[in-house]
Amino acid sequence: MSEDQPFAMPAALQEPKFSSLHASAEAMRRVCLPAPQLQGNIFGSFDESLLARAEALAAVDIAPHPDAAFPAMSGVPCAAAALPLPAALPHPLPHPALDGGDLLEHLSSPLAVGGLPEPLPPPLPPAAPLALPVGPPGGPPPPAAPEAGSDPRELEAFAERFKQRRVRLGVTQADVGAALAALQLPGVGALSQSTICRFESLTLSHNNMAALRPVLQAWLDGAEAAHRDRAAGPDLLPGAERKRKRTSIAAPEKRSLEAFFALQPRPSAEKIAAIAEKLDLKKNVVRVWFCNQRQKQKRMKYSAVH
DNA sequence: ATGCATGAGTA
DNA sequence: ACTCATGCATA
Repeated sequence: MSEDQPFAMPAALQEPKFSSLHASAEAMRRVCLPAPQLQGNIFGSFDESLLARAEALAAVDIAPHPDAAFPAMSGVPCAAAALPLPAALPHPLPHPALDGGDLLEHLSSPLAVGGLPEPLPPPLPPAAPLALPVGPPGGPPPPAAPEAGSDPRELEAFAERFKQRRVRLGVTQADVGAALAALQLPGVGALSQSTICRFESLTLSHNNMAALRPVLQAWLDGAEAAHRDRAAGPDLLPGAERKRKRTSIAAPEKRSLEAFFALQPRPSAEKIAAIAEKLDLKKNVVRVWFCNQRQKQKRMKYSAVH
């Protein structure tokens, strides 16, 4: 009820400079996206098959295996889970009717039998999900981006330097976020600890990193100057407003979702609804989960070759 | 440090 | 309804 945000538009990122960047990125993605999905279900039992398989997968996972001596990636909560190897087909399928049914059987079989010690069979290279600058024969494609704000290398280096110096100043991530508002840069309000943390750990999109860099650079500059001058310190008062609740998805359900995601990163609304019912989750929860998964795949870290 | 969520902008 | 930037709540 009392959810008022002092910064409705906290974006220096929304300025024309970045807007064009966003536009370019989205345009490219659109071009690269061949088709949302294929609707080649011949019998109509596609959904049920998929759902059943994923459920089976999840069930197997929680079922006690007498021979299960390899917990494998059970100790990896999400780092590995965030990289489910999307285009990992066991073998090439010459059929244009690539349906989830088939894919699923191929994929879920090895997994579902899952007691098998190796959930990660082939040394799959980190293939780009979607983004090939190469154009069709006969038509030279336009240059991807005229000016990248800064290349990944530079951003990565800065992020590390930033963290190092921030710590040296004895300032927390939350402090930095709050201090940003004091800078009074045009369109730049405060940021949360989360965002500062993600910047430092490169768990943001490239564009996001590039947009935040000058802002954080500015803060660092001022902070170090202030440190030299021993100027008066700012003030931070811990708020006392906490309410929102976070729904947590249970492990089995999460495994099912991950299984679905590996097959269909962008399920239709109907499919989402079906999944939600099968897993006994709210449709919106499922939808948001898929959105967040997609975002994770687009982060700088791990998303590309180093 | 990260999971689930919101909201603006866009298609 | 999606993407993208961002945040509250929490492990």
